[in-house]
Amino acid sequence: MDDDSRVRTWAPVCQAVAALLGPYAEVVLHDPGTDRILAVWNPMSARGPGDPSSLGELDSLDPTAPDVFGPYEKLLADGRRLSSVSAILRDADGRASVVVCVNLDRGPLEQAAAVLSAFGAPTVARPEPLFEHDWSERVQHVVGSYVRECGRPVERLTRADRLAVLARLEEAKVFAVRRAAPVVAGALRVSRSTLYGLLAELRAPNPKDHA
Amino acid sequence: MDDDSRVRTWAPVCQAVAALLGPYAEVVLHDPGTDRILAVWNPMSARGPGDPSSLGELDSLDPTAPDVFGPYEKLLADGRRLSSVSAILRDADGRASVVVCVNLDRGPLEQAAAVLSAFGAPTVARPEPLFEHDWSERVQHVVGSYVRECGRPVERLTRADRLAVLARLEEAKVFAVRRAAPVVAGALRVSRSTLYGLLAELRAPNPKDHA
DNA sequence: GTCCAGCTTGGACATAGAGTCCACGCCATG
DNA sequence: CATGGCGTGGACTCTATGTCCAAGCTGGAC
Repeated sequence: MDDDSRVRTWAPVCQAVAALLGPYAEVVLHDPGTDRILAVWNPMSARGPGDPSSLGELDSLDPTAPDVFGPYEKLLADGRRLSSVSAILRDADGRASVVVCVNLDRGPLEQAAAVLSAFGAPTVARPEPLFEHDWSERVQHVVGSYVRECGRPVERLTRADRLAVLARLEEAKVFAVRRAAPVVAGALRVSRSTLYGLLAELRAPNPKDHA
Repeated sequence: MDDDSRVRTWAPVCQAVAALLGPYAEVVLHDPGTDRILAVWNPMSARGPGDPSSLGELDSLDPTAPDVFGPYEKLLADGRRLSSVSAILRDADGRASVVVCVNLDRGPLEQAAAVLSAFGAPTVARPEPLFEHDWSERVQHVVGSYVRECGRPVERLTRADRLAVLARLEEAKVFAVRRAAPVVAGALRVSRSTLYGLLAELRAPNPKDHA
């Protein structure tokens, strides 16, 4: 992997940054073309060269976007919070050559900060910020909005209508929650079988299932 | 003033504490009888021996009250926040002899904590209002916040810790989504079996199910 | 050191829910 | 009346859920 000329070009600076930030930061070189990892210094996860970058969201082709992103927050599987910066590195012709990403583990810093601010601190209670609403209500809402849009009651919806509603629900990842299928089927006034039929038709990338 | 026998008795420990906590803590000896200051080490305000204690609120005569108060928060005239502990020191007969009060200036500590947690911090907040876009990230967020709160890495969480995290996840209806259990178990660094064990314990209203 | 109690774990197991399949019934249209 | 498309119930498979247990591990008491 190190024989990639781009790696040879950028390795020194990556190595330097990795060395500076000690064991709490990793430096990753991505290939924006194949969307795979070229090299990693100080790896914090098990990723290595050749693994997928999973970094497709930053659009290295958009000429209006800046070349440096962040710092933004990322979450590791074990809950560690990372501060990350990404930069698009270009060759002499201005083409995106590699994407470098520096991930700094904020855990130790925040841990130290917690120790400091907890030092001699009065025992305090913690506020509760997070909550989640009823998902079935959201289903009813989606169906209801569509019915209101086309002015047809639920029982008179056409097949295409139901497909459209299903697309919205699918988009909202409704079927990732348990017991969702029967509820949706009921809300759409169709049987469970039909629901799965529609879903299959919706998810089929190829409508031409001839032979 | 130093000829007071009580001051002679307690001075060494007061001086030692004052020396340990450096310039950011003062130690005050109060006379509960006259409600006046007997001596001050490392004074942070202009108070001195003979000044009124203005500390009448802690009832050194109530035998049911504990002898050690705090840490509680106090505010100085200039706005500095103090963490304070007070202790009633008794003579051989059990009578309240003096009240010692340690006032720790939390300003520098909180300042340092702010510096640490600002290090490499994201300049822009992560967009939060995602509904179901990534529920597993929400799991990681909950776990991560807890880890940050108690300053312990995930692997070293105690059983009670995991129960607390599970309570939050349960509250957030996380287990209503499919495939949540294995993900949570992984995030908590616990086997699926243990996960269900903890959950059962959490949902059991009556832990005393003996005979 | 030993012992013990509680915790964790992997795996076996039972069951519910998810998703598939199919034969039948119900309309439309020709 | 025949036909073809669609919806339906029901049976089926398979994945995921949740329970249970025997064995291993850990930490504290002794």
